[in-house]
Amino acid sequence: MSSTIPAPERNTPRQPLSRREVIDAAIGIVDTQGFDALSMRGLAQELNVYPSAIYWHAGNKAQLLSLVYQRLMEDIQLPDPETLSWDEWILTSASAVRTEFGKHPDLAARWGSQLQVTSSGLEFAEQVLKVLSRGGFSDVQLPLAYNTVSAAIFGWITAEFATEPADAEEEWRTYLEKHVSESITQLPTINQHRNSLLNQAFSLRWESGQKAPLKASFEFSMRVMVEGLKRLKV
Amino acid sequence: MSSTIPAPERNTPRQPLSRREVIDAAIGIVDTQGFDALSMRGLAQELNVYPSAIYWHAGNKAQLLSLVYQRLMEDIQLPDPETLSWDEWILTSASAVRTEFGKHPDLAARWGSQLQVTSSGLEFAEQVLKVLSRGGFSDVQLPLAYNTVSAAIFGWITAEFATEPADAEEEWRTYLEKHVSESITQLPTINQHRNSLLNQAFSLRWESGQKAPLKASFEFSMRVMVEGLKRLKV
DNA sequence: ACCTGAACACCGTTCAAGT
DNA sequence: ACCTGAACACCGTTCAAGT
Repeated sequence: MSSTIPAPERNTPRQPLSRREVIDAAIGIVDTQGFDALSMRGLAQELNVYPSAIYWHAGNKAQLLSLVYQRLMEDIQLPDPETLSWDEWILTSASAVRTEFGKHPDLAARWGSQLQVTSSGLEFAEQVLKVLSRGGFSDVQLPLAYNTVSAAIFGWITAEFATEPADAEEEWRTYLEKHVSESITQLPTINQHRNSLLNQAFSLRWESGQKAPLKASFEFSMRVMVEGLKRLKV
Repeated sequence: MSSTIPAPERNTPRQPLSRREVIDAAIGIVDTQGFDALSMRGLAQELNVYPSAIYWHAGNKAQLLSLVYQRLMEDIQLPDPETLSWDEWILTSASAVRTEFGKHPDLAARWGSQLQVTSSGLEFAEQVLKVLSRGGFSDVQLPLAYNTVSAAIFGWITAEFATEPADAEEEWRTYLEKHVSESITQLPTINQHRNSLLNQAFSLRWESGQKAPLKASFEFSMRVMVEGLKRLKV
């Protein structure tokens, strides 16, 4: 009856923590509890280690976030450049990026704040530049076109998945809905198109893209970008 | 010799704090010390009050940030819709937004994370919608075109001013520069156009738009958007 | 190499109490 | 109405020390 078998302190008799485990756990926390819920201490607890163990594997919090975004970039499945025309390739790629980041809306919403030179970012750039170059953009236009494509895709996603404050209770949400509905009676154009705008247009939404996707607008926006590029290509 | 005049604890024999003062001080801290340096406690100290005084005027930190972004939106000087064609109005407005947010790059970089229905946001939307409507966009296209314009402008700015990590020392910067320069030797298209891409294209920059503006790309990007809209307008 | 254990210097937020 | 003063429950990060 005496306890001969000591209870294991951890569910798995763990082998050393890996950087990958740390990154995955961080993504998991953001996805389930929100961006603001990610803390080095909470992450350590989740992994049954002391906080300083995290620092050993992933540097500090800023570097950890950089690694997280690298991971997401790596998971994006870009289409084959050989089988598509440049404009079709861009449209397909844009959808692929949106699909991947749509799985992690709280991270997508903060993509903007990340300016980091990463290997996965460089490979994405190489791909886009190659396709545009083959598409016939001149040497002077190439950087301009590339920046346009990048900003159009990632800028859109940042905006679409921008998150409501985490502490927004149901009460607050219904208040917002009411507030918008009332304010716009003073704004004739909005009011006239209220049915097609409410909760479906920027500044007029009370839910993020996670709950109220803007798929039609996204596709229109990407087509606008591609058609504009065609027209300005020299 | 005895001190008869008590030293004032504050430089001004202050009248009550105003919400506006709090917001202005918050913007000041972000502009001078960076986004991460903004804390409710630091802000309180700057204003010579206890932290709880801030809460009285501006709610919590999330609400304070919302107020900050409202303030920036209000400061944007949009052109007169009567004197310009719809496409010129959009190009001029886009530049106005970029100019205003360029004064506060650390806030611009985090614009994306803000999803809040605000009165200044609604007014911006009304203006854009009015111009597009007069421009001849159909009822079904109006929300799509509006979302496209909004995301193109604000998404771009978020990306352009995305900030490097605050703790980036000079050493780190030169390391990045070297790292990029070396990595791209394996990436033929990037390598071929390295002179026009390095520090001037997304994912290939080691400085934010504050230090290395992307003005030419911004203007090209906005023209692409406008030309695309013209082409898809029905 | 990988992690423990503890410490330091901070945070955001709440709340009773003052004036 | 506007703020003080103090408390609570957290943070990120560092560093010596262990194995």
